[in-house]
Amino acid sequence: MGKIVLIDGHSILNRAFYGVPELTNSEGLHTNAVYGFLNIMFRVLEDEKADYLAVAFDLKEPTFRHKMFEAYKGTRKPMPEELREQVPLIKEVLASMGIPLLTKPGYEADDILGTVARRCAQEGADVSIVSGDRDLLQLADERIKIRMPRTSKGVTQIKDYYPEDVKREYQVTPKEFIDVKALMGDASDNIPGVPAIGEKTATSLIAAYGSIENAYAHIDEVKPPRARKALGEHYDMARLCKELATICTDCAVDFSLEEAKVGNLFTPEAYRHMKRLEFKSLLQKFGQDAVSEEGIETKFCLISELSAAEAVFEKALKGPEAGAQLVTEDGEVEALALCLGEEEIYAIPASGFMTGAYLAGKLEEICRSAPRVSALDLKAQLPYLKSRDRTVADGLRNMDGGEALFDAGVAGYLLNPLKDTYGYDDLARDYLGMTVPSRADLLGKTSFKEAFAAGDEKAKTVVCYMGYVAYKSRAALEGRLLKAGMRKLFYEIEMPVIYSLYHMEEEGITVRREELKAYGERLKVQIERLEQEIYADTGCEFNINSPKQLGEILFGKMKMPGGKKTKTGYSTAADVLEKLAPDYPVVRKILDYRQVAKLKSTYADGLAAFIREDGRIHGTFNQTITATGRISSAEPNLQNIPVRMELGREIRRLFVPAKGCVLVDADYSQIELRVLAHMSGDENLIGAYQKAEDIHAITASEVFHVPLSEVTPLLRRNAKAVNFGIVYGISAFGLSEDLSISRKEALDYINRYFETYPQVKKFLDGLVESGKECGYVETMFGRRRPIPELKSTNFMQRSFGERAAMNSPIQGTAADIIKIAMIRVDQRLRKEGFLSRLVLQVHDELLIETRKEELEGVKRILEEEMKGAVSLKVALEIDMKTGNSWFETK
DNA sequence: GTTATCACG
DNA sequence: ACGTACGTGATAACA
Repeated sequence: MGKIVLIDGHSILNRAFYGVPELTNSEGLHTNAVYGFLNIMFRVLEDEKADYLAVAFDLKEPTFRHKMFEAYKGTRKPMPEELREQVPLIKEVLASMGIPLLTKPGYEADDILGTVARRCAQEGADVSIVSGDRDLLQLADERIKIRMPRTSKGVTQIKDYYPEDVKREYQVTPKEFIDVKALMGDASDNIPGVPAIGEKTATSLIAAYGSIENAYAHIDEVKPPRARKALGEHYDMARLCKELATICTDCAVDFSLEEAKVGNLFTPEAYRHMKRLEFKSLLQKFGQDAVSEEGIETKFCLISELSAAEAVFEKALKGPEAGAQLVTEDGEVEALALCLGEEEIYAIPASGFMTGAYLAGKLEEICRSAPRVSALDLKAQLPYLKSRDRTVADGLRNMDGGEALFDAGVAGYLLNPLKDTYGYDDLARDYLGMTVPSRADLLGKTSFKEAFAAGDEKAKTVVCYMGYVAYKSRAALEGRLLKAGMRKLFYEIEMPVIYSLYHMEEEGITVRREELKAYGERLKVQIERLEQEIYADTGCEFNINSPKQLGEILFGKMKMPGGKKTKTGYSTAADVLEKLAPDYPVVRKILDYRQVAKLKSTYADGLAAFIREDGRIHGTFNQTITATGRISSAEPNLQNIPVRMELGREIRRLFVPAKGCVLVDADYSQIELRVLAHMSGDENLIGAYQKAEDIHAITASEVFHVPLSEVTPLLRRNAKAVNFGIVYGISAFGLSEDLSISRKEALDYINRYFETYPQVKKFLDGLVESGKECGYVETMFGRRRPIPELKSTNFMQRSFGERAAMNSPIQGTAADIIKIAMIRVDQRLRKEGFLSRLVLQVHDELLIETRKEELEGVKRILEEEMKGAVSLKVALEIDMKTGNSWFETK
């Protein structure tokens, strides 16, 4: 009859949950239990070579046996939310693999397993029951093996129990095991057991007498006396418990062996699940068959003839709609993806007469004239669309909310800013419900150039998917944006800002190469000096850059106080060392060393590598990274150039304007606090801004009840920290850490702050509350940030969610505002014929390389557009400075 | 690839 | 009791 594997669903899911470290997919869904379950399942299937497989689950209602003894209801812990959400997931996954789920109202999984196992064993099958629950051991017999997996540190070991194994480990037979459990009880199963009898006594009694009934029949011989007395008095209870503990092996369960036959587990539907859950290692078990069933791939068309391409272009220009994406690699055009409809999906590689420039030119025409064009990543292709017509690159087709061009990646970002990629495969999965192979799935690390040259079909497939998804996802994305109230945000802020970011990237900023090199050499001298001094002071040579070695020297060898903090050992972070510096001169040197080493590696050497032949650094401004709506900067990061410390700040002297220009830097003054004042509507805070300039001093005066003239620097500093804390989602702990005061004092500050600004408290509380309700919070402009952590049962995670709920609308609204200002400044400079250009955005700051003769005009534009980006209940103020380097503007 | 650290707003 | 400020990116060390 073959081999049959029966899995105790909840038990294994539970084991997996506690055995596999936390794991979530990019939607924030917890997936560790499902992952662990599947791994155990595949492992068992492989080593059993099973012919049949089924999984048993309890239903939610209290079971028959439990209902009988309601009074003894134990204190079963509620299932953590992180696990609960995985129960339906595993069921869906199993169903998608064609594995039968066995359930029966009124029965526990145990009973179902017992019944099916016995039935199959009687018919001659070899049965394996996979469970983490020891109760199941009572089912073990010659044909029924109980398999108990244990997962720890990611390694799963499975222990098998036949009757002799049970006997060896528990001194009783599987059948007797029931009586042992009945006597000792089991709180988690609501079995009270006999008082005063624990595991030891129960085992020895049953080992001696074989059953409760037989022990009772020989009650006079029972030892010890304590057990004799207990059994005598509670015999009925013991019998009852035995009934409770006995797994039913003849319930009316529907079980069809035929349905349990292990077929192809790797179905397209299962593949979709694995993809959604982001189980990369499990995906590898799936063959290519699962993927291609979408059918759409048969419509993909490779165009290599010029005449065919011309015909397609002609049609594209007429519209009504196209999906288009220029595929580039190392600054070279490799292909154009173009999709005009369900049946018109084209990959046009660059080759022969169809050069990259030709394809780019055609795309430019399409973007300029076609009614609606959708791309996956517009900013990435703008550099190739600048040859003849500025319309597209200047973003004019997207100004004033124009809807001609559409960036699907940016739309995906607005709809869920927590994901880390918005590739065509992600968009297809999330908005088209399609599982499509990613570029990495199809091509791995092979370049398009190589793949096309080798005539690899897969290159065509990838390119066509890009065009198809760009085309097809637009309707779904627009629908979702509209529903979420983000249509305006998308068309009036996010689409236009693409062009401003592109402009800054293209513009770049001049950095003086030679001086940067000289600066790096000065740092090198300092590093070497500090290095020698540190070696001398500590009495040994080690790698100061290694926190591990450093920690061992300081806290191990030199026995400095305050060791241990991180998982891996001692913390040597600056705040820890700062406390030791007054007592240990070497610690100061280490801090200095760290600072200088950082400046050299990240800034001196790091930046130098990015200076191009034009003498400028062209970084990348990312629009789809942050959870809050801010822009991020990379390769290199131009948003974290040193300014706070003197030595680091010097680097800014090397960021200079082009010939005939100066730099104008304008930054918002406390934009986040002003946003808070506006959004909360707190009259006192609004009033504070109307009164005077120094908001931190005013806060100090009001919170600490002293006249403004008597606010000491210390009081002001404290108030400033409180203001920061409020914006970050205040916690007494954080504030106390920051100010080096007690938690109690910090709490006192916070309470006083909220007494002074009661509407602020109301506002922040409201954010947390509505965040918990909707699962997201939003900015003034409707930008959403989902916060799944708010629903977590884990205190730490939930607290984090609460802080994020308070911070995101504030940080995000400020981000929205500067985006508006940026777009307007950029567009005005261009439309009004200025030669001056925006070159950097640093969250609340814009830097403009300004032609000297345009200085006044530029300053006026900055002033007008930054202050006037939005009208709040408190005025937006800016600080503006002009200089011959970024240093001078600070 | 992950961890610790540190630069910025 | 739990253990933390919000948002990023780059580097070096280490597994």
